[in-house]
Amino acid sequence: MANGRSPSVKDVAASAGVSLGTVSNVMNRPEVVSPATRERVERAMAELGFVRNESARQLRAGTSRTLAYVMLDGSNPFFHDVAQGIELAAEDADLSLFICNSNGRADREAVHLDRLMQQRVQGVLITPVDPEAPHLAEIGRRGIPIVIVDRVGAGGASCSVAVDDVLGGRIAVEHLAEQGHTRVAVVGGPESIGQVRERVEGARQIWAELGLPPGDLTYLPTSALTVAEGRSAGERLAGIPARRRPTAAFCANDLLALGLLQQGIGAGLRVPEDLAIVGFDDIEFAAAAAVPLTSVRQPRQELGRSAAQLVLDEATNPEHRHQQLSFVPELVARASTVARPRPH
Amino acid sequence: MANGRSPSVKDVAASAGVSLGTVSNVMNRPEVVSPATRERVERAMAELGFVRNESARQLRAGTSRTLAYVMLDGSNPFFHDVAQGIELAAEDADLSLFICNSNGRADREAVHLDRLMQQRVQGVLITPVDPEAPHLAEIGRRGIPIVIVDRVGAGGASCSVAVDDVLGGRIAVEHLAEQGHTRVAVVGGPESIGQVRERVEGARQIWAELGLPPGDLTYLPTSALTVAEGRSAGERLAGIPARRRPTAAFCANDLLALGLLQQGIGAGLRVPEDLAIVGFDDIEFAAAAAVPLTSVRQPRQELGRSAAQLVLDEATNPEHRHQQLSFVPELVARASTVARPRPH
DNA sequence: GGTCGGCGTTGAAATGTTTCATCGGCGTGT
DNA sequence: ACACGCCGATGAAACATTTCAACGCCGACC
Repeated sequence: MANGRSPSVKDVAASAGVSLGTVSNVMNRPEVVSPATRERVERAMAELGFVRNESARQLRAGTSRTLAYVMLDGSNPFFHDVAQGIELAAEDADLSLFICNSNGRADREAVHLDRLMQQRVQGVLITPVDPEAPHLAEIGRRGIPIVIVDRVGAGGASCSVAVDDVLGGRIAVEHLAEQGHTRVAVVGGPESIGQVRERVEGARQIWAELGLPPGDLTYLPTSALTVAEGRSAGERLAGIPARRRPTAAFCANDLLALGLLQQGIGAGLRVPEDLAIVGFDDIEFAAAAAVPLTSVRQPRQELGRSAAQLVLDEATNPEHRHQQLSFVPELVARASTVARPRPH
Repeated sequence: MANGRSPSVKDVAASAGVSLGTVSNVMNRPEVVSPATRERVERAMAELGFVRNESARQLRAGTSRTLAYVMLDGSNPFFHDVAQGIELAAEDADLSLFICNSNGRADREAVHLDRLMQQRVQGVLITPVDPEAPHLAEIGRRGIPIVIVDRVGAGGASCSVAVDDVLGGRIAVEHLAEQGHTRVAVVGGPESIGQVRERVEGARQIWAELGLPPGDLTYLPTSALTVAEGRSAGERLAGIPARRRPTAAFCANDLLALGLLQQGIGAGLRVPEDLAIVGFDDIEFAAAAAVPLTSVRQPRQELGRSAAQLVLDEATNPEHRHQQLSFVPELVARASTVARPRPH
């Protein structure tokens, strides 16, 4: 039965007593083949357990049926939500999605991109380590559609989908100021990450515009956007003398915020009374924290979905124009900044 | 410059003044070609920006350079940790990893598997909706190595890697009993998920063995393993009259536990004094919860890594024997069950 | 000086699918 | 009765790579 290799179109053709062109027609344009033979062919396929060889199809067609998403940090649920959005769009277009993870390392990213080029994927979506990196431009030069996700690309040379991170930083800190905080910590890093730079920048902007003294906005740098780094930042925060210590913190993402929250509560702080916290991204775990986290929401799935649509447009529409989509972030206020009436 | 299609081996051969067989040799067995010509070919490749066409390679070679992981629930970080483990092993073997997500739906799973067969992937790792489903056996029958992850396959027909879920349920509830709890809730569902069935089963087993009355082990069914369902279970728990209400809960996974924890704290319960909670999986967010969560740890990455090794063995080793790997889960006790001395 | 062996290179075959020009047969209209 | 047109099926070419038997050349050995 199993003679080792799987049956090919030729085998099906022989078994059904037709030419192999006809078998191909049954698969690709069933309407041109008469119902009788079509059924005969289909039966033969089922009998032999025929499975179309995608490499051969792709070789001849010159184009694959896959998109790829290279994400920046697989341990951050935010990127999985983005990926989910992409997947939905890919599904609609009947494409497969290849998910890679650079883990923030440029060399891994380059390896992935190289492989994807070899696979001749239809398009690449990427949240890059560095949007200016030469291997990104390389992809575009090869004629493979590429869309930068959650960053804006270099000089409009490609499409991109992002939220306005500066604005996000502004609304976060503005919210804290509205709650009456006059000493605020900004937690985030490393500064090599563009998103971090811009969110911090937004915080500084609005702080200045509100006329608050720059010295009262404390920057606490971190070496990564992780829960552990959030905890560590919390310890540093606790080390500041009480009278100068910030009463609120804006974290560059939710993982940091969760770590900070955990450390604070563990140290006996009341949140938000002793320390108010704002995160960024609004991942699902933000709302699920024991003190639900106020966060700057990014439309995570929508980000992915529209990025996928852009890449598909570039792949199929000859008069495609590159565009930079920018979504507006939105503050979701929860208990970590807004004290609720306490049950007394 | 860009004449539309990317350069092929033939173009490189012409440019370097050698035959196309030689170019292939430069790529696949550099040692047989003389250093001089090799360098000439390599220069030509770089000049033309040659990128090997993977479909053609694959068509001729008959085998691809990719593994695939079909995960059960993309919104559960547990599976991403498993995927990470697989990715590490794949990287070592110089393979790409295709990540798919069935989202718990058998039809999506079947679609993914079909596509993967078309791609002639080297092997499939899967956490199936139903390990008995016919489309799983189909893969194996085609000669594609397949490994069941986090479940045991049907009748030893394929390799599998899992933890002993029954044992996990036992140690969780045993731990609660040791803490002096005599009324315990078991939270989880739907029962169509095998992991849930076994964890609950383990809980019941140990409860009986400890000689505790079956009526004091309350089963709270949920419709999914999500944070939201955990909250909802918390509300139902709160609705039980205080004198019969369980003082501890064992949740079938950490997402449920986090939801339950959040709901409990929001309702003013002290954890663990009023309600102790044990989760399952020990995802990173478990330790990061405001009250760090006691959980039954699965070796997440290790699960993925060894599954990948099994699939590779099946793919390359002719005398491969199917095996069912079973890891031992381990209780990680944290503050959600063990009260720490309170700062007074 | 002729033969042998080995190294480096060659060219053709093979992989499985799609596409497209072509062909055969049949019905219709004149 | 003949030509025309149409529908359905055919078979060969093309896609880019790998593999392998064969070949030419050179030095060494007898």
